Amino acid sequence: MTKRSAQAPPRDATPPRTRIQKRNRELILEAALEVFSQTGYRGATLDQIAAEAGLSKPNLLYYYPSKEAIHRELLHGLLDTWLDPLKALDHGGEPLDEILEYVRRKLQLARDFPRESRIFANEILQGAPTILPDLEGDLKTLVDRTAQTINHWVKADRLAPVDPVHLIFSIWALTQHYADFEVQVRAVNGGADPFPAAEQHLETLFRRMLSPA
Amino acid sequence: MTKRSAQAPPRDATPPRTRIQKRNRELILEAALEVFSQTGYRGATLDQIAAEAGLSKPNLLYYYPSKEAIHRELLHGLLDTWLDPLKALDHGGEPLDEILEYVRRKLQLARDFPRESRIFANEILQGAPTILPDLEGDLKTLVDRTAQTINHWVKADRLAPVDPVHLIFSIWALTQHYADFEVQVRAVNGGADPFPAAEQHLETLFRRMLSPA
DNA sequence: GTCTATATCACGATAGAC
DNA sequence: GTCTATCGTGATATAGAC
Repeated sequence: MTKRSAQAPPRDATPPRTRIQKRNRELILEAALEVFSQTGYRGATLDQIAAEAGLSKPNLLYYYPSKEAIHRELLHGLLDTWLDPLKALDHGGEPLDEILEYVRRKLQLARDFPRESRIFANEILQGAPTILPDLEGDLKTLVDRTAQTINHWVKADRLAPVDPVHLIFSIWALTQHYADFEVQVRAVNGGADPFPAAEQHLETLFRRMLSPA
Repeated sequence: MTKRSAQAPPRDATPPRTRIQKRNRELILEAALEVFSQTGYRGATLDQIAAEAGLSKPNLLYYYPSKEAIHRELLHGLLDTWLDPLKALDHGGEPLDEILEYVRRKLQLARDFPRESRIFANEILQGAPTILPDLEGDLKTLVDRTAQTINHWVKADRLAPVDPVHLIFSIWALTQHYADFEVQVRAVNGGADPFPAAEQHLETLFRRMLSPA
């Protein structure tokens, strides 16, 4: 494979029909999540995924037509979960509370689903060959909508002046850092669990940054 | 290759003797930087690196004994450059200015050397198989020292109370995000250059967060 | 020092029996 | 649906001529 983006027929697997199919597809996706998140798309092998899923390699390829198909379905399934917290932001709520709650949810995701976070990080790092259209589409739409809300809050003096899009970038960066760079965080932290202090730290940070004058 | 960490003799290349050797080694490292940063360690091939360096593949392997040796030397060479801004922090300076200057330098690195940032991100994401010792050693030492200074600043009321280590994490996360997740940033940003606004945004953020009461 | 040619092997994917 | 066996490709690394 020279370029993942320049390929002929990106055909997904057919939808599951029986319960066994459903179960095995789930087993495969769970195994793929584990393996892809550790070594990235290129580093992962079908052998590893098959072993992790408790299936033989050909059997795995009976359920999904190719390695790329597994990866694609995994990413798209994850995208929703990943964007949910932003969708849950209540545009009619109390501004600072809404944002702090969003930060809290994102940090929880980083703590509870680090593998998901790392798969995304890997995908973006390589230039998002699979989900770039989703980033330019759904994600951009969602961010633009949220940015409008934040701008309204600022204009109504309910939030300190801030660039709304870069505020969202900041929330992503600060929370996902604890999942994606966990090894570094723990190395510097002496191996201790960083999340309790991180939660406190981020709440302080955003409070000071965003409390209206 | 199943595990990069479980290998027998990690022997580096011999030091360069002639000017030609020096020049070719530099060519190779520059090419490796380009290729590794795009597709990660596993995704990169010696063919690509050789082509990028303008050398034949066997010739490339005359200068470095293996793909891993190239990667290792590249990472270690980068580590210094990457930590310099933190070392440059003046413990006797004006606290807020010093930190803002550090943020500015890190953001400049993200803008001017995104390939270096992405190679690090890739390495950490995969569990830092090559540079974990450096993280637990030099990096931790440097962070601990800086944290002490920040704590002194806080105790002298020259800086708002803050968890010093998580402050450093925050600076890393917020600046490197613009290099490592550039594709996502640009997708959401409509393709525009995010750096001018980012610089303004981060200065505001850290000013509000850290200005003493 | 640099090249052509090639050994060797791992990986993705397929064939075909059951 | 699941397995064993295997094909074809592409990648790292080496041999050996020049």
